[in-house]
Formats: sequence, C-alpha cells, structure tokens
Amino acid sequence: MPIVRVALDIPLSTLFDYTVDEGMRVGVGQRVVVPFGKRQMVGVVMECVAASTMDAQRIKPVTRVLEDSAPLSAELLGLLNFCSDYYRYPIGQTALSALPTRLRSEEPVIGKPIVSYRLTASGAALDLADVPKRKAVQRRVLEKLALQPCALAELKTLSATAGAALQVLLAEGWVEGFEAVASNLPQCEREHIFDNAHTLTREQQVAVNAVTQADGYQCFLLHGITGSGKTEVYVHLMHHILRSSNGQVLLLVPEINLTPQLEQYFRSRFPDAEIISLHSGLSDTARLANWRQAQSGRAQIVLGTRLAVFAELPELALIIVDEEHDGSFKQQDGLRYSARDVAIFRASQRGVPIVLGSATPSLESYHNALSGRYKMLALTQRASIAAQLPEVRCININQTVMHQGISEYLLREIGSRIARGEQSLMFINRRGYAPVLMCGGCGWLSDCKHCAGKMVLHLKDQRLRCHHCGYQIRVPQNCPDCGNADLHPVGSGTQRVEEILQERFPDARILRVDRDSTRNKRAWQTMRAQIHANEVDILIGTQMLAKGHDFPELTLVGVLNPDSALYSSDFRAAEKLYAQLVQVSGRAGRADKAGSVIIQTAFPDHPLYRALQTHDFTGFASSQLAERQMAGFPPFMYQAMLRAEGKTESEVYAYLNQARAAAVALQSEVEVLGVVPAALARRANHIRAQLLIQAGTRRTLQSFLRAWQPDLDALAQAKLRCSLDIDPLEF
DNA sequence: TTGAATGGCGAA
DNA sequence: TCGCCATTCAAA
Repeated sequence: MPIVRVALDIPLSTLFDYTVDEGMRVGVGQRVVVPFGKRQMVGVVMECVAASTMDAQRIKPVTRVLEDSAPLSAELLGLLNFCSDYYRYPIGQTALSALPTRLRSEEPVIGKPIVSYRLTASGAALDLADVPKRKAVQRRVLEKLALQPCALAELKTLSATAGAALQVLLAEGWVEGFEAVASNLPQCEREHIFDNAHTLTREQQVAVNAVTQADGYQCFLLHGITGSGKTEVYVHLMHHILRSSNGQVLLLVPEINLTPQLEQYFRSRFPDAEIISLHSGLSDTARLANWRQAQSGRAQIVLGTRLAVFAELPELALIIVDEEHDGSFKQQDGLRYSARDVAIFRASQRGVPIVLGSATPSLESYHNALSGRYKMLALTQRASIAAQLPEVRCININQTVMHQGISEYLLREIGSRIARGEQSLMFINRRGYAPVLMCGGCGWLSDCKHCAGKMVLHLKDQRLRCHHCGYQIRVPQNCPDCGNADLHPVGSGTQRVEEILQERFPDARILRVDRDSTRNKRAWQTMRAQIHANEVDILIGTQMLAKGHDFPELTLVGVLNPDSALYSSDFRAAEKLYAQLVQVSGRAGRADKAGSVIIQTAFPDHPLYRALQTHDFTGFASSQLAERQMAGFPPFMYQAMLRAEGKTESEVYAYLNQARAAAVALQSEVEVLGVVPAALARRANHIRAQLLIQAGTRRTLQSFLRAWQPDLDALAQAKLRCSLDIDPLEF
C-alpha cells in the first residue's frame, strides 16, 4: 500500500506517514488534510514511498487531498528542505511557514475569483462634491476608481475601512465588481511599452551586459554609490528578461514601506507587465491571490520583502536583492533565515543569475566579491553628471560651542537653510524625550522593573516607557529612592531635539518622524506629502527616515549622536553605522546642488568618519575586513548562536552550560565560546543568555550542528524558550 | 503544538 | 482519598 510522508506544522523534525485510500490520487507537493492525534491538520506531502518503517496498525489514512491549488514544485520543496536543514528548523514548520496563511488551512482556495471594482455609469456621473466631506474614505475610494479599476486589496491601502466604504458604494449602485482578466499582450508589443528613454552610463551598461550574458548561476555584487542608478540597472535587466524569454524576475527589498512606491515605479516603467507584490502588509486574501499569480507564471515581476523568497516562481529567470546589506532580510524568530542567503541558494539551485545591490555591501558579500566567488560590478559615477556626492563634515563636540547637545555651528547651518527656503534633517536614533531620567540627589536611574534596560522619558504624555517590553508609568515627581525632587533627563531623543530646535527657531515648521509620531497608519503618508510640498523646514527623525525617500528640497543632514556604535560590543556596529550614515547622507542634496552632512562627534579623526568624508567605502571595508580577520569574526568565521530565555537564572544557565558541555564532548573542530548574558540580560522578567559557536567553514559548522542537535533536543525543557540562530546578526 | 496521562501535594 | 495543578509524553 502506498505511503505518503507528510510535513506538519509541529515542532518535530520528522515527517508523518499516512496511507492513501484506494482511488485517492496524491502526489508530492500536494496539500492534504490528515488526522493527527485528536484533530485534523493541513500538511504537505514531501515524499511518496512504497512502505513505512512504522507498525502498519499505527498508520492512519489521509483524510482528504486539497486539490484546489497546484502541488508545490519539486524545486520549492527542495528549497524548503535545504532551509530546514541549514537553519536547523523542523521541516513541517519550515514548509508551512513559507506558505501564505490561507494555504495553511483547509479553507477552499478557489470559488472566489479575483474581483476588481470599477465605477458604474451612475458612479462616473457622480460629482464628488455631492458626497459629504465626512465620508472621506468613500470619497477616496471613488477618486481612485475614477482613475482605474482596483482590486479590494489595493483599495484597502487607502484606508483600513475601505472595505466597508466599498459595500456602501456597491449598495448605492455607483460601483460594480467584475472578474479581472490578467492582460497578456504579445511579447512584440511589450517592447514598445518599455520606457527606454533613460540611456545608461557606460558602467551601468557594463553591469547590464555582464548579467544578461551570464550562463546559468552567477552571483553579482552591484556596488553602486548613492545616486549611481542601481534601479536603472534593475529596470534594464528586467526588460531583458521580459523581452527575451517568458521569464519571471524576483526583486527583494528590505521593507514594506518601500514596496508600494517601488511597485508604482516599476508599473510606470513596464505599464503592461504583470507586477505583483508579496509582503506581510497584504491581507491574507490579497497575499494568496498574488502568490497564485506568481505560481501560475503570469506575474512577470514579483516585488517583495523577505518572505517573497519562498514564492513559487515556475519561470524564474533572475533574482535581484536590493540593499542586500540590510538587516531586515534576516528573520529574527521562528525560521531564522536570511532571505538574501536563501535567494542565493535558490539562484544556484535553479541555475539563474542573482544580483545583490547596495551602496554599502555587507562585508560578507564584499569579501565574496573580492575573492572572486561573486562577480563585482561597480558603479562609481553618479548617473546625472550634475549630481554630486554630499560634502561630509565632522564637528568635534569637545571643541565647539554646544547648546544642549547641538553645536552652534550646526544651528547656524540650519538657520541659513531656513533663510533659503531649504529643508534640514536632524538624524538621531533615539525616540522619546530623553533616554533616561536621573536623580541628582542619589544617582537613581529610571530602570525598567521588568528589563535590564532603562525607561525612556516621553514628556508629551508625561510617562516613562520601556522600549523593550512596553511597560510604562507616570513620571514620578520625586525620586523613588531618596525622595529628592531633583529629577532630570539625561541625553536627548527626538522629542527633546524638537523642543530645543523649536526654541531656537520659533517660526520654523518642524516635523518629527519616528515610530511615536507615525503610529497612526495614515500619518506617515500625510507627513511625506507635507515634506514634498515644502511645508516643513526641519525634519527630525530616526532611521525610519533614512531609507529610500527622496526629498528634493533637503540640503542639510545633521547627525547628532552616532558615537555609541564606535565602542559597541557588537563587532558589526561600525559596519552598520557606516551603512546607515551613507544612507542618511544620501537624503541630502538635489540634482543641481550638493548636499551637506554634518556629523557631531567626539572622534572626528576616527577612520569610520574619515572614510565617510572621502566616500571611501573600499578603504573602510578593507580595514574592517582586516580587523575581522585578525579577530576571527565573520566573514572569516561562520557562527551559530544558541539562545535561551526563562524565568530563573539557574534554569537558563544550567541548560546552556549542559548544552555547552555536550558541544565540547563532540570533539568537533568548532570553537565553543562561553555562556554569556544576552545584550539585554533581562527582558519582560525573563532571564536571557546565549552561547556562541564558531567554525572556519560552513561545512564544519553544519556537520557539528547536525551532531549537536540530538543533545539539544534531549536538554530541551518546556519552561525554557530556546533557539538556534545560524549566521546570527544580533548579539 | 495540542491533548491526554501521570504524579505530587494540600484540603477534607 | 479527592481534586487541582504541573510536568511529561505521544502524535503517523
């Protein structure tokens, strides 16, 4: 009797065997419903075998085959098996977490065609002014539909209540639904549609040629300075794929915030190509619909965040990872994969080229490019001749006049920008008013009572708030320890900078952009519009503002307090800071005018700042690589981190110490470091500690981990939360 | 992960 | 001795 081996969403690294009833057709990759204990679960058939090693009596039959979606391809199953093995994560949880939520349940997939909505004749005749102003969402929906028909998912990006508004409009008879048919123009026509107006620089052309001429798998590192036109290279590569074959292109980007903008941009460049996006901001239904577009091969350009790396792409011909150095490609819980690395595996598995693009490549990728493993493609020229790199200056905070953390020099520069009607951006990576509240009498600090961290002062709502666990209290009037009334804020966050600047420039229009001020979904959109309309003089923001936004009137960037990364215990801190500062510097300047970047630091001569001033990534990277090699850090070593978290210190450390003893007993070539507290030793009343493993090669590390796994499984306890993080980014 | 079985301990 | 909670174990 044939047996299917099924992956189930359960924290066990085994497959489960089921018999197949007569007449039931089940194949590898299909989703099935099977009995598991008391309940019925959805799983994925990973293998079909002739016989099981289990007792025949214990094997139950498959309940049902879910035939409303095509089976997962052998290629995707191979990718999932690789990830499960490489990241030491149970196959069932790996496979199921890679699928859109809707495919993890037995709810039928079909029966709901993808519906788009458009205005009816009466809807088109409607005067917007007749719709009450208060029905803002309805108005926005009508406006949008007047331009083009949209799917519900697209309308929902206008407002969370767009669905309800749509129902009203349908009832009024102004809007109707219809079944959208994917447009598929013949290829010859597509070519005309491609907007080829942008001529490439020589370097861009060289890059495009290198990739299009690649025969099978090759990893390219596209190292392009800010403004060198990496996106234009992507566009030409996509054009080549779309024209020459029926291929699909997968473009991975770091954050959801960037996908709508990019999607719109690519739509404008390829008006008739099928472009879809995949990210966690989509509703379950929209995500499933897009996933299926990709699976059918109809979607030619798939734009998405890290989860898109697991999309079915039957015609995949090219992968692009934009901003490949960005930390958000690494998932920090569950299956702790790096989408960039999985993408590279996927490209090699399929035998297609992959392009990693960045102005500040990760040292891992850069090292691989230097060693010839990847092919380096450099864009050293700005695409527009007129455009110049920003001028970077360092201000020594110990040798200049300072006003509450901001130098007089910087204040004057801001003043001159305001006078000229230009915008300034103050970059500071701390939310809140001040990072800590202190008692002048006894030295008491605002420690969080649940965490090892400090509570941040938020003056607006008079609260101390812990950014790690969310705990918050009213700001005390007197010191809780000594009763002294002399409590004062130490250091500056975005709110305090806002206050200081408002005092100095009472008439300036100041806008603070951080997680607190953009909590409301529409807030950020509104703010962007304000900035673009030049209704803002000074922007104050955290790293949210650093990424991918173009503000044409912005000519000055001030970086207020970046030094802490210089003496961080994280060996990647300098690399991250460099990337971040290059990114934020890129916000300054416009086509016809170089921007200025002013960095306030106590170490103006530090090599990192020197490299930044001379725009010398290569020099910075090689000195960092030399340091890493000396110290024995990645990319010269490969790491795995075992983390544990629990209620008591003794349990956590006992587990890690036993795990460590087991590791040492394996006598592997790997280096087993000591058990140490995590960067945040206590969070939400849980003790956290970790154990680092290092090896000279991936292979050594992998075979060690495979041998270690049974020990870890044996030591596992219900009261501890443990995880193994391969190629960890955070320490 | 869920659900059932087991075992320890305080209340009766 | 009963019942409740916590811990352990199996699931195909």
